[in-house]
Amino acid sequence: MNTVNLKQLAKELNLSVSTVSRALRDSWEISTPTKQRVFDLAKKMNFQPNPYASSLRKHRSRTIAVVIPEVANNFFALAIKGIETIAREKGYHVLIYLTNEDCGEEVSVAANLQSGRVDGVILSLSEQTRDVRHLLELQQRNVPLVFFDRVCDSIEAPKVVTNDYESGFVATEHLIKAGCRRIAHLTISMDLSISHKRMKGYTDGLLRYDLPFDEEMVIHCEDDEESIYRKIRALLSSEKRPDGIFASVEKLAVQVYHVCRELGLDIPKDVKVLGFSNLVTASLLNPALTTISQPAYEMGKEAATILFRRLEKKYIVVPDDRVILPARLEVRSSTI
Amino acid sequence: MNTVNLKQLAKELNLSVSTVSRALRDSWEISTPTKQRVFDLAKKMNFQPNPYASSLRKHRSRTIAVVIPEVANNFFALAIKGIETIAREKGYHVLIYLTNEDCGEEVSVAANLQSGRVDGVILSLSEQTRDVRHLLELQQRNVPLVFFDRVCDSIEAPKVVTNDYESGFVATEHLIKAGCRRIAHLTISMDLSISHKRMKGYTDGLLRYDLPFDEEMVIHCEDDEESIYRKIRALLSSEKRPDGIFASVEKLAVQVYHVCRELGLDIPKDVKVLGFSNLVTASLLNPALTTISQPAYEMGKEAATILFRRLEKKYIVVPDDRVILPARLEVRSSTI
DNA sequence: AAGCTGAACTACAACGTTTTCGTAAATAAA
DNA sequence: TTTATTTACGAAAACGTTGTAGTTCAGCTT
Repeated sequence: MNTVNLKQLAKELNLSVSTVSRALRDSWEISTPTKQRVFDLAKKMNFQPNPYASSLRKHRSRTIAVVIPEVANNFFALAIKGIETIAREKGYHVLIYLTNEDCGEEVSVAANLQSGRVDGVILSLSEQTRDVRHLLELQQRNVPLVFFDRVCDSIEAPKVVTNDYESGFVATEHLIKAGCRRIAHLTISMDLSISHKRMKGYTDGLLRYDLPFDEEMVIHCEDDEESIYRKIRALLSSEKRPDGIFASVEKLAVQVYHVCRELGLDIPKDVKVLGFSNLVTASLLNPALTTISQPAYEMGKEAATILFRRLEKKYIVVPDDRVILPARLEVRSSTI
Repeated sequence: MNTVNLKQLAKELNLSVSTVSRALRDSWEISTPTKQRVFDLAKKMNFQPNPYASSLRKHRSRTIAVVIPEVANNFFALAIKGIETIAREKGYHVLIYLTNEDCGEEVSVAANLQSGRVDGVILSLSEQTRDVRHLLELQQRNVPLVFFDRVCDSIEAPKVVTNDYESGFVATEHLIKAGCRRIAHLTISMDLSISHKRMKGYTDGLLRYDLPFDEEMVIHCEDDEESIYRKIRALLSSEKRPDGIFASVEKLAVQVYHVCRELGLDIPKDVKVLGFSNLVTASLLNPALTTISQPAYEMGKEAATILFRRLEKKYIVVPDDRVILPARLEVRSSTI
């Protein structure tokens, strides 16, 4: 592969390897004319220092890992963009690992990251993850960890989240004010803290407006697309059909649209729909979807900023600080 | 960071470092009982070999780079997913770099990748890229390169694309058969080979059905969202307004929807719309968008497969082979 | 003139693996 | 019995960079 190294530069310049190395790092120990000679030749030969030699020597890789459940999803895609932006600024490299919502894959990725390959990890839990020993082990190996969105409350680490409880409450309240009396809540894994919080916002919303909580109105959608579809279809075909739906993640809202279309249900007349979502096309849907949209890009940037602050040890980082960025309710025709 | 290494294992087991290394790699030179002892201790101490030491020694990093213009876009997100899937299978790691459609960033990424950091690169050109010297240099350094979607015809390297010419033709033909007589083509940078091909399909489609080609009906949208919006708005407000629109990329189709909504134009009555797109919500839009959808996931997988075939040198890879995966026309209400 | 200072460099070890080249002992072949 | 081969291991040299600890020599002090 690459073959121009310090030794070659040194030989060419009649200098020692150490001098060349130091010159390139602009050390004060090297005279200006020598530095210039070194710079010039390095440029001419297009010298790129071997990052692996450097990492080995310095015990720092200038590389971080981003571990997320999926990427074909606007939320995570924007978060990556935020992370990559900050990483680029700081001169770091970004490794990406997709768990596909599978805890087993998350475990194997975490095990692999114990090798010192990365200086830090930014992670969003997979839907299936219950046991978090693999993440604790990572911490024991002193690999700094920052969570975002799907955080793990039982681990002491910085977390970047949205105001999930409030958003759940606001969403429910909005549906109630729009006239809904029987609101279903579609949620993913109850092992995730964000699910709990959004759900608590939902139940508190009902409570606040004296609506009864009905167990049957909470649908857990943890499985494959097919069975999620069936569950939603069952819900919307039932006699006690809800008149409002609060979907805690984007894909569930999308499925609701598909089911309504198939059952000939009119949104918002028959059922009002609202969902957490970062769809760029939310306003173009038929009807336009009311969303709770999260500041995904900013969350990514924030998570990365916190991680780098820790890596560069410029500030003492509170080990458990939690940054809460507000999500926004965007009212559109699906709830009017 | 990580601190358990071969030396420690060796000392603990009263063996030499070389023996431990060999045992872990299951070498025939080591006796079975010794291997077992080594395996057991390695497992117990949760030994993870330092990847950088290994990379340095072996001149292979088991890491590839994916360089793409953006990620918040279903096409590229799915492609990444495909690439990551194959990379995982092969035990490779994936570095991600976003150029944000900026040629300068592409150049600086390419320069950085000359360091030997990666064993290979999968790349999709930025919209702005004209000069490709940075990629040629990468090849000169023997970094294997595979293009996908936005390929560079002037560089000899494997390419994974869709049948862009045919798709452009089919799209145009479909609009014509739907009754359009004045079809506009919205395109991005004319420096990209895919743009040319889609455009050629468009002009040949017009020719085939004896429709005149009108320069004014080709809108080049290479700038920021704001000015793209203005251009499309101008097009649709003009007296000689088209009755059909063929958008060569997703974001342009989305903008057309926004403009039509604002101008009170009815899709498909006033103007029919069709676009290259991988939107999951295409069928839920108002009206549902007719798309040419590319097999993004498969393209990612294919690009990765070709790259690994080359890296593992199992087969002699044709340096310039081109894999063409067909895109699909999905007819929906925006063109009926 | 001897000793000191500092500027500008060099030598060498280290980082953790892998690999090449040995070599001692055990076994097989002559 | 002697020689050849095999088995199972070890020593040491890489890989390319960086950090520590010198070294050299000019210029200065006393």
